[in-house]
Amino acid sequence: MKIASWNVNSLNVRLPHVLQWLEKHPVDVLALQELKLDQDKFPISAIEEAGYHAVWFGQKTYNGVALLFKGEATDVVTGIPNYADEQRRMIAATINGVRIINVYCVNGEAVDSAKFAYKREWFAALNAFVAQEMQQHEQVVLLGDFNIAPADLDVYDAEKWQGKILCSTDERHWFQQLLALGLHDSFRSKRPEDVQYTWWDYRMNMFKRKLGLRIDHILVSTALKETIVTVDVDEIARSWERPSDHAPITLEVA
DNA sequence: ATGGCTTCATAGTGAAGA
Repeated sequence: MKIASWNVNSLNVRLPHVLQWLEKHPVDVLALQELKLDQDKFPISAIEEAGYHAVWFGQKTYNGVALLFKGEATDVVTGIPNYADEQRRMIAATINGVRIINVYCVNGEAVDSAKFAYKREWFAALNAFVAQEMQQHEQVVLLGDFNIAPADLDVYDAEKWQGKILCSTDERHWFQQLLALGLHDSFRSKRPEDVQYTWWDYRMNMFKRKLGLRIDHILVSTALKETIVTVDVDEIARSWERPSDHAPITLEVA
């Protein structure tokens, strides 16, 4: 089974990219973040023509998440339960017996900002939800854009980013708290030493200069960790014309 | 450089992303 995640930074702009990518990478599940389109504007026809079903939680201008899949999705949850959130950042479903939780985590802007307080509160709510899900499901995948680089190895210039948004001690602690629920960073557990980024700033030719951050992740429960075959970031999609600033990441489990 | 680039939005000395 292949499960992928991609922050597309507007599905309106990136639909051709998504369709082209799926043609080359016919994964079983593709989790999308930052749709930036309203619930009734989701391009379901084009996605069905490509051979996929979908569930989505869309929002005008910002946020928005979706799951594209070949099988069947049950027990769909949109938005973190018991957490009032104006921003649509989470969709979960059970697909092929695997509980898939797709998240577009809060950016946070700067560590002293009001948005950082929202990020803190949002991660606490996510943690409580995932803890519940872990009790009900053996095979759990928590994936998406976490907006956290877990370690200095995941940052092109750790000294410059030290304590900054995406790299602060608080954020890394929230990431560890998710792992403490019994999840594993699939990329890092499979490739402990590799320098591999998933996001490169549009500005200053950061992609061409190979200067990025690893902030998109696929976390898996212990039962799934044992069956990991590969974890790959597709930098080719980042090199396409008018690309998203994030690259897709794909997990294959036996 | 509180920058850069890209998106969506509006027509802003823009807002937000990461």
